[in-house]
Amino acid sequence: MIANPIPENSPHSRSAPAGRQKIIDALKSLLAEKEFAAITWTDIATRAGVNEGLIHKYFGNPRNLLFQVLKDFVQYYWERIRLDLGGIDGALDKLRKIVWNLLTIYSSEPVFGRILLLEVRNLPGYFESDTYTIHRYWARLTKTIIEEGIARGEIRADVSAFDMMNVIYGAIEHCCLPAILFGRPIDPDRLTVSICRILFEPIAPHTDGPSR
Amino acid sequence: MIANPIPENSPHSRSAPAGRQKIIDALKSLLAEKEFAAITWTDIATRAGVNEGLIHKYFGNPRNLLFQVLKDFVQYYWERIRLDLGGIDGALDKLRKIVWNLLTIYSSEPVFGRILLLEVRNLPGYFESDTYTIHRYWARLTKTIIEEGIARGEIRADVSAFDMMNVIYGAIEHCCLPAILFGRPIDPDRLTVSICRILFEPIAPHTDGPSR
Amino acid sequence: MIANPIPENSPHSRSAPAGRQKIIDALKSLLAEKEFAAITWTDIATRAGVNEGLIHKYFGNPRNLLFQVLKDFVQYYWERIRLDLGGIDGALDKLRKIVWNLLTIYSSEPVFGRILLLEVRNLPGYFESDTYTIHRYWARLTKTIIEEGIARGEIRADVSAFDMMNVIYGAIEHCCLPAILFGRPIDPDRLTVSICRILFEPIAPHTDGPSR
Amino acid sequence: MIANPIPENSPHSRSAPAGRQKIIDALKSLLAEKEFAAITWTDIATRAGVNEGLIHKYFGNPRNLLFQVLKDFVQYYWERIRLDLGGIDGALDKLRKIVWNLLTIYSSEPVFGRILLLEVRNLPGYFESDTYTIHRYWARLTKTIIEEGIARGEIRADVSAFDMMNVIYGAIEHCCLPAILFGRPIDPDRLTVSICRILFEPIAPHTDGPSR
DNA sequence: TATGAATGAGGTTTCATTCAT
DNA sequence: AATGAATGAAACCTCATTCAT
Repeated sequence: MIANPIPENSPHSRSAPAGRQKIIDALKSLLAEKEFAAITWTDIATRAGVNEGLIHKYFGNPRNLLFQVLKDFVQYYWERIRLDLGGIDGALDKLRKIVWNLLTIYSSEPVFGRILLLEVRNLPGYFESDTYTIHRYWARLTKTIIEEGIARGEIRADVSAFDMMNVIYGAIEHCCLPAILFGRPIDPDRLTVSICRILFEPIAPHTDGPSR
Repeated sequence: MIANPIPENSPHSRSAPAGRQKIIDALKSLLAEKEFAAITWTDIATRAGVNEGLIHKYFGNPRNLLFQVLKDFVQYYWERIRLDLGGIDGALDKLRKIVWNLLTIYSSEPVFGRILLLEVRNLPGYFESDTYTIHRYWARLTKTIIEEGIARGEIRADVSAFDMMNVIYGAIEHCCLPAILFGRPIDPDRLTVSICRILFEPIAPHTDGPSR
Repeated sequence: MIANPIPENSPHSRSAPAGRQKIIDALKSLLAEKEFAAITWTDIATRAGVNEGLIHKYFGNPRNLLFQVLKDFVQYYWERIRLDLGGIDGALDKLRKIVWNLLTIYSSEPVFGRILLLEVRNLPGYFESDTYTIHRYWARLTKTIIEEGIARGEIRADVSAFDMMNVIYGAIEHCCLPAILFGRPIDPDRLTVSICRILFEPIAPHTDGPSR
Repeated sequence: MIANPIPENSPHSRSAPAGRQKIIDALKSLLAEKEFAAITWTDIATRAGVNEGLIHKYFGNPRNLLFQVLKDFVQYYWERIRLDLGGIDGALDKLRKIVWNLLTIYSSEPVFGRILLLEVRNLPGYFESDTYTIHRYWARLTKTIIEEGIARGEIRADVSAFDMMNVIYGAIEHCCLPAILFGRPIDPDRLTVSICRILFEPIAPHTDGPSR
């Protein structure tokens, strides 16, 4: 029996069992040191100063624990980005904002970056997890913005919104991954300009003027 | 241009012992069925009809075996792409050719695609493996082509060749990954057009004409 | 005759705490779904909507809980059978009535049948439990009936009452067990006739007439 | 991967791995001391002087090990009984022989008796095991003998062969079980006479003579 | 070159049980 | 009377690895 599946931060969750939070913190702390696949029940329990059985009780297994941690993380940023898009009008400007936001996240949270870009996709059950659901909302929102841009004549109509969304996320991820892997810093401002120039402006020089 | 990085290893690979090849084939066959992380020595030995100790003798551990298999695969296609670029002149046309080639590989070899895009990057030692070395040559070749394009005025000078290389690979990979994961087919011809339009042409409609 | 062996236990069982009864009901409900050995404290507590510690408090362990449930069950039917034998005179008719009663019980309560015929006999402590005590009274009653039958000349004197009692119960149980295990229905009326014919009448055909 | 599933005593089984036999012997020895359900991997491995992994390799788990041991046991006696029936002509005499044989087995092998009559029927997978298959052959043979007896006029035609078979086995088992459980000796000769008198002869006294 | 046999070691999982509130 | 939180302990199971032949 696993307690509290997706408790959705119940309003008065009576301070949430101490052990539960200790376990979550222990995992976060361990993830900064080694890859998830190498983390054992014993590692987590020891770090949390808690019995292994408690992990089972609250999360069933470390995978679910990870999914829970990731969900909290991703959900938080998803909200932030949605708010951040308010008041921006042009589709390209919105996309630019998304690019900058994601680069900033990966820049300031390289550990989560490594897990999200690399490790979690291998885990059985990921594509049924809440984390992936939120990821899909992200993708869908992006695609919608592109489609609106096309509808409003800001983006040429012969572009596939789906492909463009993939290109954008691929660009972001592939620009961050090596930096994350090798511990190099990411400069979100510079990278945003660079990526958007490549994606949004004509590649050829000497046109009479850039597209914006 | 860049020379073939990894020397054809085994000088006497003609006399390759039967068991060694059987082990390699067994791994390939197993990879089509389940992810590498879930494959055990016993699995491989059983499938190969060989004793487990033999894997240990020849490869030390299954990771090295995988790296060997991947190296053979990647090296083969690396050669093919290098040959394929011969006679193409424009930088953009070369890049387009690379995009098409990679899409075609992922389309026809989804199993290897899954491993290269997803699984192998998690394995300890990957970034010291021959496979990654070849991967880096690939990236460097691409970057060189971009730089040549800039030098020859085909690509605007305010673009970072490094970033552009990452954007291209990110685009390719992110367009293929979902298809590979969920077993959907990839249409290399269509995708090449779509990706290159997004990357190489102005995003805005109504310009007097596309850049090429 | 034989007196009711087990006194109605709880003097104040009217004020039986709610949790206690919920636990009992939970076990009954679970037994319909899986074998006793596979039922855990957590299962019971969850089903009862009660804390695990409460089982411990009331019953010490699930075995005692099971014994309690079985005792209630067995005691109820024991009373019914005793009443049912009233007014029947011949020993063979009494035995026939017992056979029919037991077949009827197993037919209508296959879950308890499974537990009594199969599972409970494996449990440590069963042969010291009230349930087994009642079972022995049952056996003793049966043996007494047979002995009376012998004394009254209804049953031949060279038959061991003890063995005959065992044969009767063995016959009943072995006829029911496969049905219970494989979920087939039991026809008490037909089976009573069949079993009693085999046990009470001569096996050979063509005798001048059946024995009664 | 479990080695050697039902190896059917391969002709030149190269002396069968020492460890395998040690494991089998260890289980047999332990079964004399406690019930199967209480025997752990560690118990068996320790007693056998062998690593626990070896149990997994050869049998998968202790249940399969038990089924293997039981199968060998049951198969041996099944063969003996089949041979023993040779040359006996009358159906009732054949049945009497079966009764005596089974009683003798339970008498001389009370440990196996306890397991076969009590424990094994609870184990998941038993009804798919080889042991149960052999058990069914036994039952079928018995039923066939009864049917032949009916066809040849030795057994009255209004008797259900299926029920009679069940009555016979029930009688045997229920006469042995208490003795096995409480460690009392079984007298096969006396019990055979007693059971067959009850089953085959008229229950009422004063008939002109027993049925045979 | 290749195998069968065997092992050490540790991860994973499940439970019954306790205790403060 | 009842609960939530937590634990200790052990069973189960799997693997990589070794070694004599």
